[in-house]
Amino acid sequence: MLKLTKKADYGLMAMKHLAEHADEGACSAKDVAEAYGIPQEALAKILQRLAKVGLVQSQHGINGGYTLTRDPRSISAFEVINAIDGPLFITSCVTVRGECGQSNRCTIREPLRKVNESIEQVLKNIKISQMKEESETIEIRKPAELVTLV
Amino acid sequence: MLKLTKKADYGLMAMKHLAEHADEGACSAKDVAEAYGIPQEALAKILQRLAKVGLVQSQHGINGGYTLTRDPRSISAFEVINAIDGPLFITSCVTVRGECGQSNRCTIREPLRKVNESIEQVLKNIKISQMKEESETIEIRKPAELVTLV
DNA sequence: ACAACTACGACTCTTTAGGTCGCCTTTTAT
DNA sequence: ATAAAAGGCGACCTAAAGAGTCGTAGTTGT
Repeated sequence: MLKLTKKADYGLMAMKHLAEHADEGACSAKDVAEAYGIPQEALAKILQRLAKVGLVQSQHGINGGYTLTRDPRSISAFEVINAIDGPLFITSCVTVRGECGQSNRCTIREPLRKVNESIEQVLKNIKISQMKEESETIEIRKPAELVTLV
Repeated sequence: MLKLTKKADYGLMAMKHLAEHADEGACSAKDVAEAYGIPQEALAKILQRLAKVGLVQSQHGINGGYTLTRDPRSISAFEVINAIDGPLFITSCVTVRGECGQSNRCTIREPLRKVNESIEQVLKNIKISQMKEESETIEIRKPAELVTLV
């Protein structure tokens, strides 16, 4: 149903949390998990993935935890989602390794690929720093012109 | 991973097929299934859903099958997907019946809702008649302006 | 060196997408 | 009238992915 996984949700929440608490040093997975009612170990695994791709830095030991490695204004939602859920494809036809299973007769691949690109662009243009609860901070402009006939 | 279900894929393929063969009378589920290598019974169920919401009309008996009820230029990909997969939500936070399970402390709901609306608009602006294999027929315009800061 | 705390990775459980099967109803060609 | 061809509906099965849990290894402060 075209939805993000909970993991991606959690990841975005965690990234936002880290961005907001950057001046207070590292945040442990436990801290973040308790703040939002997320299962602690589940969140830890997500943060580990984010650490693996270099979006956050991990610190062992007492008072350890995670910190952002970059300015939250430069981190897009796409990066986070991609790190957690892997490359996203709107259609099951287009896979990582190439082609459509439907006897290569699938005729909707190309249009949907365009849609996919469009969605990626939307996600790439939303930065962690922009994610606030107030709806006014993000404005979607000219949606009607998004996809047009040539 | 933010992908459409195969059912939705199949549905779009079938709709496109019906649009292209509109002048030849009704197409049976079997015809369409064989044309693209889709399991026949699976496709039949999908076509039944499309018939239920009025996107296609069914005809029993010999030489029966399905026909589009409207001009393919007026049918959007969104309608088809919505009929098959139900309402789509990018985030698992936002459900049909309302609220976020994470103790209502989920802070990314609103920004993601905006993304969701944007995706819906993209899908609403793609019509069945536009779905051709050639990539030139659909142009994504100004993706960089999709989501902007206020 | 020890204890407290954290990250890390393997594993299990649950959900759901995807597909199959069977039986019924409707229509129509003969 | 009848048989064949098509849709209609529901139950069921399977397999994959999502979500969460448990145990282990690694750091750090004292």
